[in-house]
Amino acid sequence: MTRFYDDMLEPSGLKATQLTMLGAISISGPARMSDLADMLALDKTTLTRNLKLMEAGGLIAIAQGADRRARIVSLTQAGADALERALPLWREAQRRAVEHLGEERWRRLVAILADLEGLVSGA
Amino acid sequence: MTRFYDDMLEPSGLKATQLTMLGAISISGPARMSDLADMLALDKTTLTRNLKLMEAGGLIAIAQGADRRARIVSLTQAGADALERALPLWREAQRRAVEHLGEERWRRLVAILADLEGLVSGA
DNA sequence: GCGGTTTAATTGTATCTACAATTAAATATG
DNA sequence: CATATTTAATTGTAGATACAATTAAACCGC
Repeated sequence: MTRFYDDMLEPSGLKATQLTMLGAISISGPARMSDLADMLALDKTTLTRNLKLMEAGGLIAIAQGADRRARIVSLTQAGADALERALPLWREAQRRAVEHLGEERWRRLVAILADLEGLVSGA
Repeated sequence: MTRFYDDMLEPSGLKATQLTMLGAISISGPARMSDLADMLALDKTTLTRNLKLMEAGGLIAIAQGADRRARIVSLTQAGADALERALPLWREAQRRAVEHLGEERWRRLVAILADLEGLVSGA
C-alpha cells in the first residue's frame, strides 16, 4: 500500500508518510510531538527522526513550547502548499484503491485495521 | 501487526520477518534469492540484506548455484530448529489475532490484503 | 524549597525496506 | 566466435520504524 501511495504521490515530491504527518498537523493545528505520536500511533523516536527530515526540507517548523521540554510542530507555508498540491494525488490514489477493492470491502478493511490497533497495546 | 507478532515471538529469538523467511524457505526447499523475493513480494535488495543477517546468525546457508550468478538459500539445522520453536508462538499469536477480530473478519482481512498485492503492480 | 519521580524529547543502535547503479555471469545475435 | 543484451545478485544511499538509555524540564511530597 505504501509503495502504491508513494508512487501516486511522486509528482508532489511528498512521501506517503510525510503526507500523513502534514495532514495530521494540518488537522490538529500546532501540536506537541507526543500528541502527534499518539495521533499517528507511532513511537515518539520515529517522530523525532521523521520530523527532523521534514524540518530540514522546510515543510514544518519546530518551536519550543511554554513547557520547555515540549516541542511544538507546525506547518510552514511551504508545508501547507505541498499538502495542497499532494491532496488531489492522494484522493486519486484513494479512488483507485477503493475502485480496486470495491466500496464495501474498502470500508471493511478500514474498520478492521482500526480494530487491529487495539491488538498490540491491548495484548 | 508486526509489533504484535514480534512481541509474541520474542521468546523464540526470531522476528516476524525472520519467521516469514524461514517459513518460505522451509516450504519451498532450497531456493534462489529472486524466487524468494517473488514469493515474499519483497525487493531483492531487501532479501540480500535480511538474508545476510540471518546467515551471520547461522539460521540459513547461502551457496552458489549451477548458474553461478545465482545464490541458493537453504535452512541450517539451527534455522530449522528455530522455526520449530517459533511456530507454536506464531500459532498462538495467530489465534489471538483471530480471536480479537473474529473468524469472519479475519478471513476477510486476509482476502483483502491478498487482493491489494495486485494494486501496485497492476496500477 | 529540596529531592525523588514523572514526563518530553533526543541519541545510540538496529532492523526493514527499496530505488539506482554496479558487477558478474549467461544468453542471444550478427 | 565476438559483441550486445539480459539476468542475478550486491553495493551505495536513504527513509521509516522502534527499543533502550539518556537528558532536561516540570511536578510532587514533605
